[in-house]
Amino acid sequence: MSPKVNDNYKINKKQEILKAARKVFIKKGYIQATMQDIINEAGISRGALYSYFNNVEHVFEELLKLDDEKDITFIKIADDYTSFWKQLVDWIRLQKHIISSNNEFLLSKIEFFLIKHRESNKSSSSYITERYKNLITAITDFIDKGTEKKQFHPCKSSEFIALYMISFFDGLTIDTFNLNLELTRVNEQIDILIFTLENMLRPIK
Amino acid sequence: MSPKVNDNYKINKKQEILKAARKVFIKKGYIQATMQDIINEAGISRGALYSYFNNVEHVFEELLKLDDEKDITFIKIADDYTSFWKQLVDWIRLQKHIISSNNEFLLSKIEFFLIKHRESNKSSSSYITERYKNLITAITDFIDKGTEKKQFHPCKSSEFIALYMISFFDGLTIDTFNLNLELTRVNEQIDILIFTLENMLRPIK
DNA sequence: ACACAAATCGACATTTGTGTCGTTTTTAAT
DNA sequence: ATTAAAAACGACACAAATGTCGATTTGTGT
Repeated sequence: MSPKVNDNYKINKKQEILKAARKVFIKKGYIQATMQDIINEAGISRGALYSYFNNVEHVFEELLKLDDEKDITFIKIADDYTSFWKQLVDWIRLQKHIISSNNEFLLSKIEFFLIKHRESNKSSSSYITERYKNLITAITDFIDKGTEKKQFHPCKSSEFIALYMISFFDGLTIDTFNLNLELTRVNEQIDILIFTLENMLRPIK
Repeated sequence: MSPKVNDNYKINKKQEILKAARKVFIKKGYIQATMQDIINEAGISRGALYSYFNNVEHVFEELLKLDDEKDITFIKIADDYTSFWKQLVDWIRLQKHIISSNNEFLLSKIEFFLIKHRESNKSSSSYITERYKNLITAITDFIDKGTEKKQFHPCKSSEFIALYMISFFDGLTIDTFNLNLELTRVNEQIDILIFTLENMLRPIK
């Protein structure tokens, strides 16, 4: 007559399920993935899964949260660097790596945003919008700080440069996927992005 | 005892159905759209619809073909212009208009490509890939011709500049949709694209 | 006006996935 | 060992959409 399992049991189980779910999303994408798939992949019963998550959307959002935490971690590391330009280039190369390696989950995210946005009938600031805004703010702040420290001399507004970067990355992600671009093409396009950023930010060398 | 309707009857009817289908895709997106939706929107019966199209995918592909014909129009206009730079800028501004206007249909295309690509298990040159290649070729050829006529002095390969442009547009399309960007933001980002292209192509003035 | 094939209709059987819920198993405290 | 709640199980009823097919309507040549 007492709680049955120890405290972390459910937490661990949840992580296991999420791990399996991620595999499913990578394999089938967000739209095609079903609860049944997750049940099979995780090797649990229908009832068990539903006691942790209400539906596919719920599962996916939990995975999103995990990834968001990683992003926040990156931003914290940011303060350590001395050269802003070098740091920016490093970050871009990191994105390149994400795009050209395990990018199939990124695609699921795009699917998810597409669907969710249409559902939330043009309504105001949704979860998705908030996520975007956070990223925009992070990049904008970074550029502003670099400018303040006289390391950048931008000829365009920092916010628009941030938006421009994000657009480019989103597009590159989709096109890389659709075209099955070899790594070299991604590399070259990233080089072009860096070239254009150098023209806009005019960093000290 | 002879064919019942005149020759254009079926052609017209097909157009009507496609018109209704387009509305459905704009409203619900490719993934959420069903044959039932098209039946309702077109005000016809299940049997009638199926006598023209086998499934949603089929309907969508027919719509794509219509749009492709419009794209070809752009390429033909090309020869008339004298200033290559001006022509390029004009074309870009046209894309801006497409992105920021009520063209939710573009989003359906992105959904469609996402799904289709995953289905065609990394297989070789699909219809989608062909479409992309055509666009890349068109832009690349244009830049090369401009370079040949000494109107451009590019510092990056024309092919990569083309890929870069396409990535940017695809990303801007998605982000504009997801963020409900006001027109001004799109304008500013397009300006940045033009700025960066000027740096890369170095056109005569 | 008749005949007949083409065009349209819509009921139906199927498929696929959902979320629920009564049953069974597991676990830890007594 | 016993017990009782927590956790896992999986059968089931339901929903939504699909593609088919026999029945019905429509329109044109004779």
